Amino acid sequence: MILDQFLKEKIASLAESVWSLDESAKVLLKNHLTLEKPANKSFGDFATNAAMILSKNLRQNPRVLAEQLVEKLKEEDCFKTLEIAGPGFINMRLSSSFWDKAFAEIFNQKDKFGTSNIGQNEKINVEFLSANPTGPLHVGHSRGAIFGDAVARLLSKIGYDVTKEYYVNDFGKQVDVLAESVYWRYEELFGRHKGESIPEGRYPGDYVIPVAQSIKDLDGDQWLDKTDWLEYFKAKSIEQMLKLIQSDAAKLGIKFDVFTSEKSLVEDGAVDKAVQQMQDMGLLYKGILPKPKGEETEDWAPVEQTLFRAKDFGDDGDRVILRSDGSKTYFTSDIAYHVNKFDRGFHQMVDIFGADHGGYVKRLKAAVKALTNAQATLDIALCQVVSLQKDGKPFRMSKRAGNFVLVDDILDEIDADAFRLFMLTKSADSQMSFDLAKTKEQSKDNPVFYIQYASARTYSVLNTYEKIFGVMPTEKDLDMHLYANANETERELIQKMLGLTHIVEVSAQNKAPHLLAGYLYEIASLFHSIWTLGAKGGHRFVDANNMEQTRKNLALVMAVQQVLKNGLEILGITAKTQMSRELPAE
RNA sequence: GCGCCUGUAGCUCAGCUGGAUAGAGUGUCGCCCUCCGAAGGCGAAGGUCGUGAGUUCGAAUCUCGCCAGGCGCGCCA
Repeated sequence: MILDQFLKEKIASLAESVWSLDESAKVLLKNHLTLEKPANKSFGDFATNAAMILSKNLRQNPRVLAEQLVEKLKEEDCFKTLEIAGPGFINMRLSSSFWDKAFAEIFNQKDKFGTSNIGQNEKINVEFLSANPTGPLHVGHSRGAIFGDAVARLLSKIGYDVTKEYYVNDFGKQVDVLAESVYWRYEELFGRHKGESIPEGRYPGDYVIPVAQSIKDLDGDQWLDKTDWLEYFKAKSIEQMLKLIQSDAAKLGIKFDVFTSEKSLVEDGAVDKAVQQMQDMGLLYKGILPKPKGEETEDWAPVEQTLFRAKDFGDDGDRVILRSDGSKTYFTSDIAYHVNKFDRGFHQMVDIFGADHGGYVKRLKAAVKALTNAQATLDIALCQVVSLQKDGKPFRMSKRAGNFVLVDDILDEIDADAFRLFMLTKSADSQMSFDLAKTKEQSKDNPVFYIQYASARTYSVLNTYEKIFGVMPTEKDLDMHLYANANETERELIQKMLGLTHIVEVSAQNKAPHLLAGYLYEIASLFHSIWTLGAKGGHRFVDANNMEQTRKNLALVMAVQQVLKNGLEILGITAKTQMSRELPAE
């Protein structure tokens, strides 16, 4: 049973019967009915707007309608009090026994608590990260990577059959540059380029050197003074870069189900096939693009090319599919790639892009719509940039310059779980700044540890129990009928914990893991509050002289533990059972 | 010029897709450790929700116009 849903359905069905609603009113009710926690606790556990949204449709004063509905609701035994307030809100308080029953669900479902089946096991493809295989991951990649992974986890928790996918851009010019850089380093290993630094335009980073070394180890000097090394070096370099990226991703807790190579799509003819398909569907024509607005471009020339009618499908303009010389663009293979996903049975796709690719969104959506006859939906979420700072000063990243900060470097300083949580605490739409120095602090300035601390404290209670009684408490030692005697904060905590499923759904559907992160923070906060009561009024979780209360307290503690664990797990974070004992450096 | 994103407390950000008195953290100022971990808790102060209209019982939230910042507007990937 999902609490919110249960009550909402109950209210909706009673409303329908009491007012014998017509179809349009039912739709109105379905779309706008809310069940929410009132801002002011004294109003009750929940409030609904049912009477207000229907007042226009039924041509009746909302307060009168509310009275009629309340009469009907009174017949249900789950409500303790029902009141009409303000313009027509119905405030309700649920009976303690109903809360207890709902609370017990946490223990019935355990690790599954928080999941639902909105997705109905439908296949959905989440593509993210997809960094060019030309170097290790840096901070700039990490936000999208962590965000994408969290979105994928969220979707699977609400019942989708999720595939996490990485698109490997192993076909463009940048991998040529990579191979050239490796070759230069390879020559260097044989004593060439003495006193020179790597030429402008190549990748200067040190990560290139081990690749060159491995080729030297394997093949010796056989590629020196040759001309046909490019393809071989490319293949070797990409292979090793992908390994590097995968290992970096793994350190962030990210594992992909599928890697799809752009090169292989081209070589298998998938791209040609997609072009042919577009041709057959009448989506292409020969034409000349207008001169681009905005910045002056010098190399623009009015040449005739093969264009896709993207404008007919919601894009701002038509897009090049084949250049005047017949070669394909990056967009062309990306279209083929999305058709490929569709052919693999994904009718729902999610792409996670960096904000700098925002201009690409419309054309890709247009292409998917056109080529699948609107059978597939493509949802693209943008991640805003992380501006990196160090001690408050901006820190520029440039892959070409080689002075970027690697994920690896960061993980030397900060725990991967903490890094993930930090990235997920803020909305993907916000341009966040990431201060290395500050994140390193791990002091109370850093909110990341707050949730983990709450988790650790729940384990600490159980350890205390063990110290006193010699065994860890099990479910038999718990009393789940605690609502009636609970204090205000405890009731708030119980109510909030039961909202996990709802939050997970909302976070998943909005692709907003930060909502879940914020929720967990609130759970932690309430628990910390209760914890500290012990210092004031003698509130002890474990009290050998009051076993009746202890059994209730343990139920609460273990529920908190379960909720934090489940919630953190969705964000890809392991709940801590104990904090490290290192004190923060002064 | 056009498109997307953002603008909420001194600072960093939430605000559950229209609800009642707008919230946290941090910073400032007070309290609370003979105590299951004080990496914590309690309280005070701090707001014309960028701005002007509109939609309605009701707007930080939806619509439109301005203002400011970020990103993008090739046949690059």
